[in-house]
Amino acid sequence: MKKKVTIKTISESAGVSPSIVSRIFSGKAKQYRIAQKTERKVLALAEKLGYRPNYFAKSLNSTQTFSIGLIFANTVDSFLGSIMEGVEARLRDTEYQMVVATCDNSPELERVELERMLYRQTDGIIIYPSALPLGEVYPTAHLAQQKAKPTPFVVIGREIPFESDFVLFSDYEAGELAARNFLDTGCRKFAAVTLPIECSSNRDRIKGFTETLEKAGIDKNNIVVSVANPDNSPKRSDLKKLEGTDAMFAINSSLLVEFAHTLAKAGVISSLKGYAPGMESFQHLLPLSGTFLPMPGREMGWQAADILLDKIISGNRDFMVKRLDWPEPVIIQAT
Amino acid sequence: MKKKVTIKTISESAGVSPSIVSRIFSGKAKQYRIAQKTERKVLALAEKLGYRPNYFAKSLNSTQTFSIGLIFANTVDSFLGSIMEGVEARLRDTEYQMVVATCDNSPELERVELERMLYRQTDGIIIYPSALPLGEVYPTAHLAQQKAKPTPFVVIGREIPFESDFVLFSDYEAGELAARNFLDTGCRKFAAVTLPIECSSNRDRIKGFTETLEKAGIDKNNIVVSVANPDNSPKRSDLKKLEGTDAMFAINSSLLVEFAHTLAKAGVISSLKGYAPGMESFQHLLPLSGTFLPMPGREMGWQAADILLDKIISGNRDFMVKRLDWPEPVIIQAT
DNA sequence: ATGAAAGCGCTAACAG
DNA sequence: CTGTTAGCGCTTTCAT
Repeated sequence: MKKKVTIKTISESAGVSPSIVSRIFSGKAKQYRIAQKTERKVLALAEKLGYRPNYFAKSLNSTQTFSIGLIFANTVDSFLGSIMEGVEARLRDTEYQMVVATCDNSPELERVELERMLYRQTDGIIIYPSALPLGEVYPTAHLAQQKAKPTPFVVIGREIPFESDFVLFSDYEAGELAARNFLDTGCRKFAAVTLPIECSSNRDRIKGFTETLEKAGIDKNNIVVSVANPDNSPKRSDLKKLEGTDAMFAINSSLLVEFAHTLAKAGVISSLKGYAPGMESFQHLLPLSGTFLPMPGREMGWQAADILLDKIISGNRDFMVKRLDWPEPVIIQAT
Repeated sequence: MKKKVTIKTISESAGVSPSIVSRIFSGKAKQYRIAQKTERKVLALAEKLGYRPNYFAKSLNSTQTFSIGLIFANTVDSFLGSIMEGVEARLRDTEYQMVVATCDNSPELERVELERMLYRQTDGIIIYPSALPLGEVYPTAHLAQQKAKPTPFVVIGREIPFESDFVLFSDYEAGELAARNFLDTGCRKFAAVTLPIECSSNRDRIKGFTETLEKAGIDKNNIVVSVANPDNSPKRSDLKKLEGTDAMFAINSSLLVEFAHTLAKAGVISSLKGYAPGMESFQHLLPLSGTFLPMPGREMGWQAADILLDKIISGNRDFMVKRLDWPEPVIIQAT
């Protein structure tokens, strides 16, 4: 039932003024040329009494809250988790904390969570924006802030039509790489598999793939783009079109695995080369040959946090777009 | 470049005192019998001027911060993500926010993050505690708080030797169920597979399995407990011991899949019944028959948050332990 | 039903 | 090198 110990408690029992204590604890001892012995005395006393500066009092007049917000479009899975990990890694050894929220791919909920964070005055926000059903357009109105000193934010993982900082994966290049690889190894009939979800990463991956093939003079009839059902399974009506495919690029690894299996079982394909961003736990156990591009989630998170901190600290207003490549590709041979 | 609008701004342009405005915004209008028309006037004005009460000023003298902390032992994956989702679901429509941190299975880091949250005065904390290498004991000193009104916390997922609230999975029962099922279907040689990680969930699952078998009179020679390598692969030296196994329980689904495959490929087993908590994306594609018990992560998170809120609001000091079962088991037939 | 005033714990001029 | 004095924006007696 000890009383709470504040700056005043310390200042009194040290026989100095509160300002001295405040200065010491805000790391301004040097700047104010505080006597070494005074500082030591205060520090010792604080330690002894178990003093902890009050976070709220501090933030109240400094308008720095040392918390940054993360808003994720959906439930955190291992990709989003790795982004979080990267952010946290960058934040270690700073005073910063992460406040996180998810918004179930709803721009409206996204807005609500954003508002909430602005209200709580997070110093900056990282946002992995909602993806919508095919055809719908991501609204950006909620991202505009009319304040003189707007809260900086960084968009991660998905490009949106709004001027901002971005940390993205090399989506287009991933598709391009897949196409090149297929072309180099003599494949003839190509499939690109995606999901019925509107977002830049899906779009750009597929685009990188198909454009590269087309530039190489592949006949459009030999490039099939298939949009899967939401549960990753192929649409029945696409089965025939996919017949004889010998090279398949998918927007992510689980989709690739699912497709390859289903098509093989249906007898629509025999052997197949696969290519996809992402990694699944058991791909090495599966009867599938393919190349997987691990997603640099951790690095993306780190970079996003780094940009954010820079903006917060330096007040820098320029926007930057950073595209990160995959680490070493992982090649799986059919067993 | 609008000036910030505070209680004072409102009170002035409404021609009332700041206290009135404060009362209205703290939902104490009734209690103070504030005139309907005054309230309406203030509310209208606030709306018009875009007033938002200042979170820090509020928390400064109320000691309620409306944030709850989550500390996870490791990088958030889909299980931990589902816990987060559950917590968030419970918190929706409250004022509460989540602050999250991970601690890389290090009790020391765990302590640091905990302290940080206490410093920031989160109203409550949910902690998924660190698991240690086999043989080490989880230290609990950092969890003790000597304050008069300690910050309530709930431990989730893993039991630790500390008096507290717990929200756990029915670990023992999962092992027991597997054993029963194997016995009922006439299996003869049993394996229990675990990881070299010290935590209650692993321990209890295995215990539930082996104890049930022993009680049923199974000879100990027919119950092999195998501790995998940290990368999920079987120890070379365990291969012979596992020869002829026809029923395998593993502490989680990915371990089961990995073991089943490796053993089958090594020719150590032929057909096998498997049982494990968890779900993997491709188990239905794998040549494996087994029963999987989906983890109730979301429900666990929800319950933990619910208990926490109750403690925060009611000040209730009793401890409770909640064990949650798996939802409907998922049965996979070899293809 | 409303107001005045004291403070929550800390910071930031402005004096010395 | 140190102290004094105002606040930050809100809540909360205590009056009226």
